[in-house]
Amino acid sequence: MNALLLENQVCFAVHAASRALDGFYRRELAGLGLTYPQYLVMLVLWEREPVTVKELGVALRLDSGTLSPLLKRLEAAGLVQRERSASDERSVVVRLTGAGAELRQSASRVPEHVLGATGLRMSELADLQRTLGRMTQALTEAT
Amino acid sequence: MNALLLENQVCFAVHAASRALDGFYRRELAGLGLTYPQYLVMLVLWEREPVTVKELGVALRLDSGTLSPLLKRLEAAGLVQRERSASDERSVVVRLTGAGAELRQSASRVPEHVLGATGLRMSELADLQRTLGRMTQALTEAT
DNA sequence: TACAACTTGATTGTGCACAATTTAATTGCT
DNA sequence: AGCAATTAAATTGTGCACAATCAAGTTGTA
Repeated sequence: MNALLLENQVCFAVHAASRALDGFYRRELAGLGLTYPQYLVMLVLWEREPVTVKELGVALRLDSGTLSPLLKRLEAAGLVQRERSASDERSVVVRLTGAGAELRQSASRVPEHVLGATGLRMSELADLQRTLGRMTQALTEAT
Repeated sequence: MNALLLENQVCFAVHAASRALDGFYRRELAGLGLTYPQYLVMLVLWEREPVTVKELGVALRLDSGTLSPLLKRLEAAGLVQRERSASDERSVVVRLTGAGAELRQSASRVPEHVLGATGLRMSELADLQRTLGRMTQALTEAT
């Protein structure tokens, strides 16, 4: 009984936290014209580029049903460029445009803002990340 | 540097955990014909009923743009019934149908399955819940 | 009482997420 | 070499989430 209530509270807490985070990023990134998932894609690109859609999917654990339209929107916004790989015509390679690369500067303040807005200490954040990581792993492997 | 990387890791961890949880619930609830958000609504109804759309929104922190179509789907599935309140015609009251009430039995095993699948100890879950709750609160209040 | 302000819910539009299917290209096997 | 199996993306369909807007009902107040 206690356990069952707790289950619902924990699951709801994860769900609610995810939405609250999403909402904060929405306000934070509005000026850049990015959504949170788009920001995640840009983070990967700012780190290593070019990158295939497949690689983006592995890094962010998203499939092409999510990435294809998202990348189309980033392309329409002039931030990335897509082209089929010359060496393997099945793959699509994603590159930053000049504007996409420049956006990195404007985005550089975002992490500290978010970090501050969580109201958590560094040690708590590290703990949180570790626990959530284990849970995600376990849930993914569970039948 | 370290902090900024941690920000992205923590935020991604929350996001990924939420999706992993959602995926597990999807498999777990498929037999009942419910999605996770629909299950949350049913939990509220199984606990106290009837309930207005407004009250559901406060409990789950969802607005009518999300709840209206969701409740329509639950109604189409024959699990709930909606009608305008007699005392205040602005409100819509949601009730369980017989089938909706009976579904509670079939759903009673879900919490323990999920709890087991997280792979976390009770104390860790309690911790997790507390930390996420504080973070959600802080993010909601942040500008 | 009459009207303005507010409340409740529905609608519209945008975007994320995922399952299932489709198409095209590549690889492996005989 | 030729064909089956595999792989990469895109597409289609369903559902959640939220912002913005709208319609209808209620409340407060002049």
